[in-house]
Amino acid sequence: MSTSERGGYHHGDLRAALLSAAMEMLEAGEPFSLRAVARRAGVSPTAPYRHFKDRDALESALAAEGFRDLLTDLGDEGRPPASLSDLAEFAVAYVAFALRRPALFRVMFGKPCDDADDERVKAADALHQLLAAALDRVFPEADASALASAGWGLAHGLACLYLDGKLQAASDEEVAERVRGAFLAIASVSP
Amino acid sequence: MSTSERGGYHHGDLRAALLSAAMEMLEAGEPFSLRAVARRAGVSPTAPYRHFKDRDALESALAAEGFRDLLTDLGDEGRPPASLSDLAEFAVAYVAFALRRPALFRVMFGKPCDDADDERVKAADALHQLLAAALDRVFPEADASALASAGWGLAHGLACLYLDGKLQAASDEEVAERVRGAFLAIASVSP
DNA sequence: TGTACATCAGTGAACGCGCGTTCACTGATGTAC
DNA sequence: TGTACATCAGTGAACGCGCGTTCACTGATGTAC
Repeated sequence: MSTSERGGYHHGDLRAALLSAAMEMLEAGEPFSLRAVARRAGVSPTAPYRHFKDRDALESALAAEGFRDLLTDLGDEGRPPASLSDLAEFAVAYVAFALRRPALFRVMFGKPCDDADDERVKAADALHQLLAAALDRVFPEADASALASAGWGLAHGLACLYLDGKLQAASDEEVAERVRGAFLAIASVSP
Repeated sequence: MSTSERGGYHHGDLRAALLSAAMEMLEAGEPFSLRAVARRAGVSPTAPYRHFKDRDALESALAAEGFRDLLTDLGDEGRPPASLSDLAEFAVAYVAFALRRPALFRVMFGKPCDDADDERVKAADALHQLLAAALDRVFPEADASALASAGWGLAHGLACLYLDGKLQAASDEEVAERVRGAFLAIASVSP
């Protein structure tokens, strides 16, 4: 989409267009760069600088969007989880998200986010709180914080290991089955 | 170290020198590239091609070395783990490794390894088996495979989350304490 | 309602960078006779 | 023991690449009077 095809010098909502172009590229597994995103949005290489301070800012916005999407995915599961197996479905959904949108998942988690003001940090915090609330509801008597870390860690670890091919499964269904299995196996052993 | 400083045209054991140069760079947090590694080893940019097919081959060798080191770290823990809290120490050691050598950890896990012949794949398998054996020893009656995935997933997930700043702690000791806590919290809840 | 002007949101050329990889080469080493 | 020669392990110049970012710019838009 060049200037003339677009029908005007001004774009309208380039910020959103850049974000969705970038998201499409991540989803298509294409390498991500400011220039490539601009190219895809049909705009000069420097146009994005009107909307994002630098490459990192775009990436950060993308990650934040990813966190919101992930949160939605988890929220759509059986509403307030009431049992251990409801929690297992959280893990299943989490891993499914990672496998469905691997490049986005890497952008969300692949690098330290030290910026305290980062939109991304807030989104990640929201995720953590959702998990903590869920675990607290199911196991009110336990140490919610430790348990939330454990649950998140488990889901996240499995996601990474499947994503990176360290654990393998033939299909998405099999992955789901194994994630469930891993989650429930823990509960079956008691000290 | 240039040719003259080295005292000869031939290096002696350039392969090993490249690997250790690369490892030092990873540990120092410097960006990793074939050229940079060659530079650090005091050798021309093309010399590495005598020993590694391409950049990926070097990276793969590095990752394999990392897996062996990690295995050693875990092996040095309380020998054959006999209890749940021994297993928790595995997780603690795993996360400590990741935090101590973050760039190496990323090389080991950051990308899919699909090459079946890869040295790296073998090393990762060895790790998986160590974990499975350990879990089987402690919980002989359980589904060892599912449990091993769970244990690995949990340790790995916590490692990633701390590494990427999604979970935070003030010091290495606090990280260890929280990892232990997460691991043991799970065991304290029974369905 | 028309016009002057400030501001906004793009352009496009150019910069310097480090990268992976190729190529033809040459100095050093080892081996067969 | 000496010498001819093959092979090995380096060199260094060069390639093309895409990147992030800067700069001075210009076309479009909106607002005040």
